[in-house]
Amino acid sequence: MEEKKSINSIPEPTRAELEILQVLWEFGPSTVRFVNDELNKQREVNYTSTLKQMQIMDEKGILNRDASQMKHIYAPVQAELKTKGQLLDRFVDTLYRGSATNLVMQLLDNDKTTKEELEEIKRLLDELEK
Amino acid sequence: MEEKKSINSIPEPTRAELEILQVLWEFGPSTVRFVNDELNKQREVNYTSTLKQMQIMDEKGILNRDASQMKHIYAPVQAELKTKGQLLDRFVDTLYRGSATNLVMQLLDNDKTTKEELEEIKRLLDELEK
DNA sequence: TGTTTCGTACGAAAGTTATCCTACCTTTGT
DNA sequence: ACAAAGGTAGGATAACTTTCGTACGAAACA
Repeated sequence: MEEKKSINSIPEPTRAELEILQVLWEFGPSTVRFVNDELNKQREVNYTSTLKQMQIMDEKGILNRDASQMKHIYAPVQAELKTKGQLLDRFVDTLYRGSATNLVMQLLDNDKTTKEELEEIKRLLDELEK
Repeated sequence: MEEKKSINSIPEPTRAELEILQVLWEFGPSTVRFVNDELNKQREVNYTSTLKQMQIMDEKGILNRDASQMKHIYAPVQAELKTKGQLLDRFVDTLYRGSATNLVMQLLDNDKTTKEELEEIKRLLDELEK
């Protein structure tokens, strides 16, 4: 018997794990080689480092591995939106006492948020009203 | 000579460090005893654990220590808004490709965001228009 | 004055994260 | 058939995080 996944929910991905997930979400199920090549467009990582990471993520239940071929194919267990939603929840909880409003207020103060983005956000909210 | 703070910016607080910062932001400069008592309202932590954490945070330059009295008084080096702003920036960058709009869209989808909050957010944006 | 209480300092230890070396197997091409 | 290329497996290791035991000094008080 394999003891791998806690039925309910999988652990929060670490920083390095998130990098790998981003690649898989963007390009779909992939080999270690492919993921590693993508990562190396951003920073230097050894192939076996990426391999090890993805093996661990498989053990944790963050990834699924299809080992039927020689080149194993890895895929995220959870959809992008679900995982990011969980991370966002935790972020809002710990930093903004669970108040999305507080977070948005901070965004408005934020230098990096452009006027165009604010307009876009407002438009989104108007859409939602209907 | 003490080598303590990198001139430019202090390191990102870890999870446990953030808990301590929250207490200091809420109640102002405090003793280890006080912070530890607050933490123990949420979870059990040994006094010396909290002490050690805060000493480390002082070394990292996250906290300032006033050791003029016997009971040292610790205070955050950075204001709450600045630190949280930095964390928010990083969050938006890594999860939403730097787009605040994308983050808000996710918030809208989020079960935990109430209708009342959405209204409040919209009102905020209207205010800002002027 | 001595003992109990409350504080800091120091360092050990366990757990987690991240990286990469080495070994070995499978496929491919000569 | 065999060498080269490319794959996985399985530690080893270093850095960081987190927690706490022990030692010891200062203060309060019986």
